[in-house]
Amino acid sequence: MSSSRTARERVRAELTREITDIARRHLATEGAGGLSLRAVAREMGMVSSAIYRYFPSRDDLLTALIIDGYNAVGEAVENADAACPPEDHTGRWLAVCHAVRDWALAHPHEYALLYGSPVPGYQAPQDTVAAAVRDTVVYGRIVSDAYLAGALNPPAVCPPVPAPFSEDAARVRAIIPDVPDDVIVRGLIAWTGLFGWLSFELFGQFNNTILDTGTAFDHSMRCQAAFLGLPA
Amino acid sequence: MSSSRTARERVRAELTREITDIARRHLATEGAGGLSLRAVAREMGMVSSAIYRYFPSRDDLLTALIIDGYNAVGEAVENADAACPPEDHTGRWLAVCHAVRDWALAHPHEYALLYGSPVPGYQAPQDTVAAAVRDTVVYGRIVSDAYLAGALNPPAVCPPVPAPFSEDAARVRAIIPDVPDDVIVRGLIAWTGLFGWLSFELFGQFNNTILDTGTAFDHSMRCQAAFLGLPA
DNA sequence: AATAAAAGAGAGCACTGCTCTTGACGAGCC
DNA sequence: GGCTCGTCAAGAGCAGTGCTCTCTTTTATT
Repeated sequence: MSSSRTARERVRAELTREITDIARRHLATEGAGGLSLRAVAREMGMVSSAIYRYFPSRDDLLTALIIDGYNAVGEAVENADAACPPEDHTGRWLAVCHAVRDWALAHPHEYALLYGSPVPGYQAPQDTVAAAVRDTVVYGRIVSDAYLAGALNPPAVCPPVPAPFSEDAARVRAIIPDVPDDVIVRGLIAWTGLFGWLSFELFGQFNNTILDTGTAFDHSMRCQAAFLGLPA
Repeated sequence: MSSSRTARERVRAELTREITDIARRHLATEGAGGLSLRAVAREMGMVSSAIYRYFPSRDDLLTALIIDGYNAVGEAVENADAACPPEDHTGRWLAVCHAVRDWALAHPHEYALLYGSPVPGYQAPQDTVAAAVRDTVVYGRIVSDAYLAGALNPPAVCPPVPAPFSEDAARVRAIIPDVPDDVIVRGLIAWTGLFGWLSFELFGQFNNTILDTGTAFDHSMRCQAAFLGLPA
């Protein structure tokens, strides 16, 4: 019978989940550096060495948390996008911007784990980059949809795209298909601008200068939309 | 005679400097999390407890490194700005962008310490924020100079600045004086875009998609300049 | 029921930041 | 010149960490 084996595997999956849950809670209060396997084990009523049956190292636990985090923000972004009328490209862009900001404000330490400085000595395995692009394809699809619908009218202020960029642009088209190089550049700028803002806001770089961050963020993202060529 | 006392203080200053130098080297190789007081003491041929005569805690050492780092990037930016003709505002903007990028690429771990996730449990003292704005005033002066010279012709695509932003804008004017609210918004966007790009590049968020980062960065910053209204 | 696989328990290693106490050295005062 | 006092290095020690062993217990399969 394989049901007995399934029973064992079920309790294993259960415990694995419990470990990541506790770890995520510790992460939320202490930050990535303060995440301690022993503390997690203690809270589970386990001895520390037993944790290693489930996660061979601290980095593997972090990897699991990172993948979960990318999926969480990806799901939030997907939901926000899906809640908008598909042809309202500007609304979709603003919705996903606010979705990722809301998630980041609700999970600042997880945001730092995903988008902040890489934890020292930790090399992100390939599994994480697959999850990392989940939100990116949503941004890309919005831009792509708008372009294909003829709804993109960017201001003609940028200098011509330099020739050597075309190779990179071709790779980006795997995520934002069917758009010309100059649109890709604007997409990159909006993308880095979005996360640049969030990192500054969450990491305290505004230094009590921007207090009404909600207003400023919303307006900045509207400007980014205008720069992308999305209609007001 | 106070020269004897000065002698004592001189060797103290010397040792303090040696500690920060070694710590900075460790930081460059191991990252902020791997910075160990004991390792620094070992390399100095000192016993670990002696370090605490000079830095009462690990956080105080980090604070010293952070302040040094902000000053280093501030100085690099100042020099790059000063090397340009004052009326070439676009050239000055591009120069400071490349200066901060060059510094970041040369000191990635220090960059992470300054602009990445805050180290857990570490609260930046007020001394650091004073040093942190050193580069910011340079960006601000470039925008301000260009505006006052009438050289700023931003594309009219942004929606009107929302009224609640005016309070924050007034605070920002302490750094970028004499500019209207909409210019401040564009300055903020360019500023967050610059560091958003650098963080993505240094923290590996581009995931081997953008390989010729130098070309892409330069062009992005030219687009930011155009969005700011700086002449091509 | 016997056997093989999986999981928990415990001790231990090398490391960390940090504190406390002890002993030595040197500068200032009488 | 001798004495005192503040500064400094050294050492031991505490509580904590990640991680690796070995040993025992539990569970599932044959």
